[in-house]
Amino acid sequence: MCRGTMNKIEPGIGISRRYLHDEVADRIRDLIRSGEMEPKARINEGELTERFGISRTPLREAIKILATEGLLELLPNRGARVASISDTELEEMMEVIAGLEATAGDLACRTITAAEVDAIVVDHEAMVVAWKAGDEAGYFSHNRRIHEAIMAASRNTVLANIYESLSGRIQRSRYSAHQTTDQWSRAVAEHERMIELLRARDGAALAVLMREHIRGKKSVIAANYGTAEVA
Amino acid sequence: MCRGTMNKIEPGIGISRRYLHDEVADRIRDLIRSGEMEPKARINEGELTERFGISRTPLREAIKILATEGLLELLPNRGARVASISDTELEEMMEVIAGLEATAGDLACRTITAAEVDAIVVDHEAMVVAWKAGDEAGYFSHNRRIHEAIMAASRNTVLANIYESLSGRIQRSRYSAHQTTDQWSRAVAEHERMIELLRARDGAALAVLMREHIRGKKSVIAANYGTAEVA
DNA sequence: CCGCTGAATTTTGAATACAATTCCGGAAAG
DNA sequence: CTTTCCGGAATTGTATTCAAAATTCAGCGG
Repeated sequence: MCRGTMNKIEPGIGISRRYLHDEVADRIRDLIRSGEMEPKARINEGELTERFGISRTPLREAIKILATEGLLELLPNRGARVASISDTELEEMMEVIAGLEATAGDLACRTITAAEVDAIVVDHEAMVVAWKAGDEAGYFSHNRRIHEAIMAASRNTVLANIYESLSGRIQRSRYSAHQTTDQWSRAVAEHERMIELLRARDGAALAVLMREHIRGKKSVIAANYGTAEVA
Repeated sequence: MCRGTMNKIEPGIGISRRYLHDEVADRIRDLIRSGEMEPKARINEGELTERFGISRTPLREAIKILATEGLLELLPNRGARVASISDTELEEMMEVIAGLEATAGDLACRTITAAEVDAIVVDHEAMVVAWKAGDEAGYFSHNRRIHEAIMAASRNTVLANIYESLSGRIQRSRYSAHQTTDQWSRAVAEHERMIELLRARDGAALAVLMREHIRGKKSVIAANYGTAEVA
């Protein structure tokens, strides 16, 4: 059998995987994000244990973890399947994400540095350029970086973790990613106002703006979350 | 109320067949909340399996779930222990909770009914009475009900679940629960303003107020969460 | 007295074994 | 032809076993 337990601490190579179930959970996350396992797909333990070359114990632990994260759902005596997100649940998640980003904006105003604001400005301008060039991937990439920069500037790891977990639950290919010129010009204007408010350190106003900003481009952001994982 | 990972029962089937690991997770949650297992306390698998009369497999699955929720932390090759919350992490959690409540307030303005607002008014008045009578438990109970009512009025289960999970991570007996008269009168005034804004359906303003309201009584709320579990 | 060493014991991580439920296919009845 | 009911196979839930790491503690030397 493939009993060769290999996961010793390998010097120089990334993070030493302490638990088999963590590694398995990561791999299943990738399978879901890459689309190889689609929503509603049943998890077959035998298939995955053979694929990963492990026993059922760590696999089942990984399943429990992913179910707690909301990526899988458990069916009593019938195993688990990839969680599917209903339209209403997606709406709810987007509202929560909007709230988390609003909170991040509010907090970021407390301690963000001028250099960080400048970096956001750079990304914003690059985003505009990408849009004008029709470079959709570049547009989303820079847009994403802006929002991540604000999240990072909040200096709140609890917030960032919840945000990342929620973002990760949004599957890819759920919404098409195109936005109208109206949506785009509004988004750009809002970004510019965000930068102003960051400079002015007006957390309360920024929070309100962020919430509205996310609401204004729900579908676009949903698509962005879905595809950004690959990059 | 012990809420575990809620596995939905298929419609039509009357008997809810629970998972052993869910039951175990609930019991460990209770042990932590009741204070029987204090932060930093190590989890001894042999001890708990004997106590619960089960094998190590479901126990270990429960441990993974609780670790994912943030209630336990895993120590490689050394098992798990009850997670302890540092001061900075508690600060971070309270900011996130403030943001979640702000979001709830914003959303509640969309669909809250007059009857729900009236119920909040009733609780608010009872809360004032309890305070004047020196009934601290009653005060916290009604205060809590008000915030839960707003959360429920948000009609957002994703939001409510995250809120509940975060609240649940705040241990008891971490802060003393007394607040000064100044804090109290301010809280009452804020509650009254909250009711006004709910009636006016002014979500944006309510969000700002909620965030400030929670910030203004961080320690009190932390204590409230900690003790409310018993009731 | 102290700390160090190393073997015995305990405890954890992972694999395997066993038990119970569900799934699936075919035969029989309507 | 459809439905229902059985029985075996497959899959899941739980217990047990095996292996590796950590902990304990007696013996040793400084």
